Amino acid sequence: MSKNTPAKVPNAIRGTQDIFGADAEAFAFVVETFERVRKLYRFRRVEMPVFEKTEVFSRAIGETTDVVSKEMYSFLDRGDESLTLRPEFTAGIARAYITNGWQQHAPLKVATHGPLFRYERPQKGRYRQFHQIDAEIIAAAEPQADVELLAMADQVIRELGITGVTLHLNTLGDGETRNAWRAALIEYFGAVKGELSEDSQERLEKNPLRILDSKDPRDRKFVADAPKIDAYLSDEARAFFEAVTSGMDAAGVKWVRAESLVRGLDYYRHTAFEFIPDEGSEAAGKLGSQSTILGGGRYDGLMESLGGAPTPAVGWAAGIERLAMLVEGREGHRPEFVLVPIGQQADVYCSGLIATLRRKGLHCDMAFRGNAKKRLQRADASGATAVLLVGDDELRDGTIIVKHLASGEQATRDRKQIEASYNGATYTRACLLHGLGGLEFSQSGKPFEPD
RNA sequence: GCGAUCGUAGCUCAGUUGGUUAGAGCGCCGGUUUGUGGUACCGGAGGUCGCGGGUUCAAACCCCGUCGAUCGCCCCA
Repeated sequence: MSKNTPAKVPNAIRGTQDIFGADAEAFAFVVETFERVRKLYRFRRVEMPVFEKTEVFSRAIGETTDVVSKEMYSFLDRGDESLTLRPEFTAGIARAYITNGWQQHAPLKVATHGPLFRYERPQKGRYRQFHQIDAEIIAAAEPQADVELLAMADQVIRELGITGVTLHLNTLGDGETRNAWRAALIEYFGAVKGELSEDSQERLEKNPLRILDSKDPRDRKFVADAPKIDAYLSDEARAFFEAVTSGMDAAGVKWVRAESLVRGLDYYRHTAFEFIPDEGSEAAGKLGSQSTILGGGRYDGLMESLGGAPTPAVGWAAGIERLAMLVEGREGHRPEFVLVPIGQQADVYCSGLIATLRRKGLHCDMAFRGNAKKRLQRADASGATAVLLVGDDELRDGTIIVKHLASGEQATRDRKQIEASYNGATYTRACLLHGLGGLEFSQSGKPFEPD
């Protein structure tokens, strides 16, 4: 914002975000936690393209869904091919599974994270470029796969320290079940079509299942008596769902049955689930009008719609921004030591010392601007444990001044042990800090003493 | 895509019924003697009041448009 350059500053694209500070720390914390947990569950990392041929999404997700019909960022490339910025991970992963012959690794557990794009009206917790963590188990028809996948989701949320969120679980049955139930719903709601909300009259044509979770009171009075999925479940579908729920109980994951939970995308079969904040909880308040933080289900028919062999699979995705909103405020990392050189000679010396300390694995920064007072101010503002002061006197004497910031205590230390590369982080830290501000270090059970 | 609210310094906001050089707190920069932070005191920079147009002698304030954010619907992570 310079006065001499009145050139217009371009603004960010609507619905995109520049994430910084505490928000960026929370974002990183979500990703790091996910990466750690996915390794515990032995999910393999995959990296996927950010764009695909448009048909990958339109065929996999379903032409009539909102995502495909009005929310995709599609464009023609220079070869006049229609490409689309990924609105979700699953379709692209399914495509990769088929085109790369990953069948040889079946059953395959994969995890990834990154940006997704959806042309929607931005709101709190909802962006045009947003980010998800994602986990899939491909070529596993067993309910144990659903259980493992959900237990992992639960652990990620727990390790993030998020509370007040519950797993809502439902079954959509197998293909036949789903079709029979759908037909029953169309008949039931069709009989009272004129009394339904405008939205639901439209849903009757496009996606009758969605009428079940309409919030409009005109619809709600009919929803209670609508045909229930349970009445249409085949024996196999019922047994499958029971295996999943008893598995959740055994894994110690709390869940509630959500009969009207139907997911928007065409490919879901059997298990469907969402982690949703409890009504009135702190988590619900932080999310604005968004509710689902993690959602997914089983998609046994998806591979076929892309031209692959029938391949059962389950997966979920969670919004990183939404999870980050529920994570307690995260502070940036603090340095342990801030070096404050005073004088040109000291500048050079400290450039060497700080490299040595960092190679040992100590978190260090250097204050190189302003006079000594300014440098101390900056060091203090960084939240460092201690300042290492080096001036002409110290250079001459082969010493270094350590000042413990919280207590204000300081001491003069010999530089040899600190500089020596054969001394590790723990030993070096002890050499610098022992005895200052009440800090005590020990060595083989005895009080610390430098060699 | 529909309905509504809002938009003043880096941040949080004040600005009376339209009236002279638009304010505060925090933050930032500098100073209160030479190599020592956190507290205190002093000083300074920074805004064409989101942008464009209109009404008026006069607009941050009124009107229209536009962009953006937020809330509800829709949908979803």
